[in-house]
Amino acid sequence: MIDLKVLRESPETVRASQRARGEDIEVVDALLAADERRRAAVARADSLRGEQKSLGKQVGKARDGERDELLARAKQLAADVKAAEGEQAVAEEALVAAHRAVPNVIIDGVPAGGEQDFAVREHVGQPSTSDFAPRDHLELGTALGLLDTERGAKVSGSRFYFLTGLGAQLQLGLLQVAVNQAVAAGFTLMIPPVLVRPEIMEGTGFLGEHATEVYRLRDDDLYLVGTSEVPLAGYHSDEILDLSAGPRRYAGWSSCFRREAGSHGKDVRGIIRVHQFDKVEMFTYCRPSEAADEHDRLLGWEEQMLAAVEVPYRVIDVAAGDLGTSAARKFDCEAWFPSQQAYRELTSTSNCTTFQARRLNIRYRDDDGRPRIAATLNGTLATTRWLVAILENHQQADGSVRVPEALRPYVGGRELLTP
RNA sequence: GGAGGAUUCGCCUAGUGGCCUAGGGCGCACGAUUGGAAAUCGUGUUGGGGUUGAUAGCCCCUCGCGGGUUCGAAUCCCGCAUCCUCCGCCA
Repeated sequence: MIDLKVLRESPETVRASQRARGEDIEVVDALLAADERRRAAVARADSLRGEQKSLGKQVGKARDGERDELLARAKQLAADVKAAEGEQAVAEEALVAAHRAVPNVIIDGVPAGGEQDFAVREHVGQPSTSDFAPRDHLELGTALGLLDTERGAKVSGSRFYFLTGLGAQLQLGLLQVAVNQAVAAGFTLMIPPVLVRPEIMEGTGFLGEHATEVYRLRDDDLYLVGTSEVPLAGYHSDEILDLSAGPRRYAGWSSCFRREAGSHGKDVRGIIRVHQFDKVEMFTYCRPSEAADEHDRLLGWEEQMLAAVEVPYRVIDVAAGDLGTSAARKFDCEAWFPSQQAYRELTSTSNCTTFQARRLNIRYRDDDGRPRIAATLNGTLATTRWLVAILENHQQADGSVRVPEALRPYVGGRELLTP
């Protein structure tokens, strides 16, 4: 939810953000009106309640003669209060609905437009110019005995897979490298629950436009998380944090579950787009004033991981229309996929400013001692999809795969994976 | 799955329809006292919302959450959540 004070003071900022996202501007004025209505309703109910309160006290002290008259007035007032409170409840509900309809206000500098309108910040590394036709990760991985998608489909359906033998070891190694790096950087490692309550899923903003992406357990009223961002954001919900020592950083290790509804036919080969994968995710709580710097740091840690697996990539500043509800800015690192001759997302770091924290009621105590809404950010350190980039970029002409140095300890010291 | 108990201002606790504008203790903060400290004394100490130029003042809400009864609810009634104990079931 956006800050209503910002909205009241400069509605034009919010309208400009909506324009850049290519979204409806009407919702901004609807929100302004709903805010106005709610405040009027609250003021009315408050003053009636105040009257009722003082009258109620007089009834208690009244002598018999006055009592009946006072009681009659109090009864009328009680009815008035009830009506005013009803109106207040209606106005509040309408405000929440209007509030939810407005996505986060983008940060200055975010490129306007849709998926294609990203700005490239930098390129790192060179796509290899080998003289053989690159195999794709499925062919490589299957031949090397690292993964098995056929049996994944037999057991669980399409977009499921087994990581087998050294493939499983390679993933564990990758995630372990990410964990080690995060812990060295001061993150607290967390293994979170992957089933969460509706209000937590709602609070992180995933039940809006992404609702069809989320697995839901109807019998238990729980949701399977698509990323550990969800439980990590919920971790401090309804709390007032001490952020005086700087940002609080958590690294979440979890399996992630996504329905991938509406992506039929996209990335159906291999393990690029799957229903279940593993991930190490960074999550930061900080003061809003620190959020932009923290965003750069998260990007830096992602790039450090990408350097460790030695794949070429580019960094993009994602366009406003492709940001999602909660993010005010998002940087993606896209690795080169030789089989596709294209850059594909490996990491994504979002600055959600106070948007997510406002919904989840996550605050911190400011220098003046008053509670303020915190900022939240998240970013990817490693996922199953990274195996795709590793296999494809490090493949040799004979179908073997060179193991990046950082991962060798996790595959028995092997420099090369061979059939 | 069944039975019982609990949930009050950071912590402990008092409170069975109007005197609760929620009392006391601990902790914490500030001040007094002191050469400095301990002890002691004093003051303050949940959070949200509205009004406002204001982090002043005033007003409303907040006793786990949501309803209800009543002129009036921490207190009575109903539902829910969480925690604890015991029984059963599963491992």
